[in-house]
Amino acid sequence: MAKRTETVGRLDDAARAGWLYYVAGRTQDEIASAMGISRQSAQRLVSLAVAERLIKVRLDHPIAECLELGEAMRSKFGLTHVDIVPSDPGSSSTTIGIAEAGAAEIERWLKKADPIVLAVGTGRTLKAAIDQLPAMECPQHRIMSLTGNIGPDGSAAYYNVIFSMADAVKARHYPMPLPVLVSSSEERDLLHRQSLVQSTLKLGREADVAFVGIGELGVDAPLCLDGFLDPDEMMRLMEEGATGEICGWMYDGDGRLLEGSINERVASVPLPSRETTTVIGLAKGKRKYAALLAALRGHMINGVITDEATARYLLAA
Amino acid sequence: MAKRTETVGRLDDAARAGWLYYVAGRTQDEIASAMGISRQSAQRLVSLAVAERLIKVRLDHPIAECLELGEAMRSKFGLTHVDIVPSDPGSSSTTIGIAEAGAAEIERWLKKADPIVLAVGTGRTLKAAIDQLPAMECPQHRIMSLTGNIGPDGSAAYYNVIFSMADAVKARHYPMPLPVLVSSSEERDLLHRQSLVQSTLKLGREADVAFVGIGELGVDAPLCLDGFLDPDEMMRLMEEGATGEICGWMYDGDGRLLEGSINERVASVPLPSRETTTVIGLAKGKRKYAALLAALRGHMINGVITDEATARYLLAA
DNA sequence: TCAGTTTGTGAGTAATTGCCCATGAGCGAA
DNA sequence: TTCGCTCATGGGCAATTACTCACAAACTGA
Repeated sequence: MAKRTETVGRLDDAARAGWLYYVAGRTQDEIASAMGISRQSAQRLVSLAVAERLIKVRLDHPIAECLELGEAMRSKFGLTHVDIVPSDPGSSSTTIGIAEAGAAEIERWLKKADPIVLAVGTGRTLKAAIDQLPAMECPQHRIMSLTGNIGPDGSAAYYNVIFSMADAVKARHYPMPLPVLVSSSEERDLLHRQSLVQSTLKLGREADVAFVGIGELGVDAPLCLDGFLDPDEMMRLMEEGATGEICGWMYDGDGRLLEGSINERVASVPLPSRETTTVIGLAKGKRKYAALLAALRGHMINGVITDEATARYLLAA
Repeated sequence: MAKRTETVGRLDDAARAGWLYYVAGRTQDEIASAMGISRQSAQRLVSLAVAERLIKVRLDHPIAECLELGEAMRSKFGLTHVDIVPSDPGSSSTTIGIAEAGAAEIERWLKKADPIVLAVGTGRTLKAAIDQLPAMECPQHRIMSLTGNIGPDGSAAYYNVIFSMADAVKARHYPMPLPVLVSSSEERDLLHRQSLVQSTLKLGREADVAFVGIGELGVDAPLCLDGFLDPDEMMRLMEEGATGEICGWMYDGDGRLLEGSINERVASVPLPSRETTTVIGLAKGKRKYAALLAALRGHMINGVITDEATARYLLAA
């Protein structure tokens, strides 16, 4: 307990130091003497505040180029929502930028006064976005997971998107106590008949907005790395034309769901209708190009958050 | 024209550099080579982005102490809205912190989907807050000025709060084409009978929220510095018990409007009812202590944005 | 209680950033 | 055209910040 109190006190100090540094614009030396600590400690508190995401930075300027690319994307693919962030040529991160932009968009939806149903998929990109969310109280909304959050080994949670979200956002949460892939369509149907799952499935059809990651395929794709699919099966699917995956649902190069056995074993909630729901895909980077392009062509998503370089590729394709 | 295009391009570059620096976390050296400019130019772009307020920093952590003080303020003075920001002991600025917090609160109101009427007073503090607002489009709202924006010399605008706001926020604006103080109550009544002023007065009664500065009195008070009152008159008023001023309305140490001639010459819109409107006062610092305390005691305001040190004083009083 | 581990601290140092200055390009007026 | 003005540029240097290391305090699990 003492430990916990201390930790909170420390974060409090970090927040105070971060405030003095970023908002009040003081130097770390000044902060140190104001707070009665050494310069080094002040520096640590400031960087702790950044590391703990106490300090949020946002850019309030419509970069002309990003707007243009966004407009072009909107008309080419018939999108409802587009957000293009600047590219960072030197970075290999697949989430930087779109995580922040995704969080900002999620926040915008959650700030609405009228109750909404917000659906989330899973994956590294979405997790990174959720991690950027500030603490919020939104008892009026409901948040549901489109995909199961049980790992292939049956144990831990697989990219714990919905639970991370529950930490940050106080609202009713509806997880999916299932794996992404099960062994047969019969097993899936059995699991889906559970009343708990039934209500989540129903909620999925009512979603106002959904945020999903775009999964690329390949032997080093998330589904393989996380052990849901073995490399052999992955290769077979790719030979059958599989190009990408959203919430586990496999689709081909034209964004049509694969008609093989694989999708019958996907235990996720069906993607909400793009007629009634804004389904926003988050993805950037070369490895996602093909999967994202196919998803856009097939209108599996009607919103996208990506970066300049990816947008250029998609427009040229 | 070429100049203007160039300026826009420069801001665009500044935004990009600022993004790379603050969001992507690159060094200015890296930004320089990525953008093909010298390190110094990169530094200039980053600081330009800050100077032009393209970069917004916010602190997302409830500092325990500020929350406690806020709760105590709320119950002691029966307030609807309280926001306490950390104090910066070394700074003499009377706006730092509360300007940012005020802007955030104004933004929250303006983000509402349902149409509201937002009223603003005037003064240095409020101006600093408005300057922190991002560009917004809110055609559903109406924004009105509670005080005249004509200087005592009849010419330029006096702390151009409503016009600065119009620059940032696209909504219908209703200024008050009057001075704060006129020479007699007859003149005021005459001016108030103009139809333009009439509609603004009416709007004032409908305001959902009002943001006002708290004016202290004294020979170096804003009203004197800006030439509305000469020092002699100010001294006389203070002898009569005047303690503070909101939108020009003078009140005594218990927060009751002065019954002398002075308030009959104030051409401002009457303060909206605290029964139906959230009237938020922004002020901090020793010089404002007495005026703020009186305003709170008399329930002239039912919301406050201030800093820790001021809150401590108010609670101890 | 005690060894092992984690966590915070201060010192020193390398890296990064902020600022001043001299220079030169661009532009409008004479 | 030329002068004068403004403003962006890059260099250099001082200030500021980030990182590494060694050590001490607190905590954990026998």
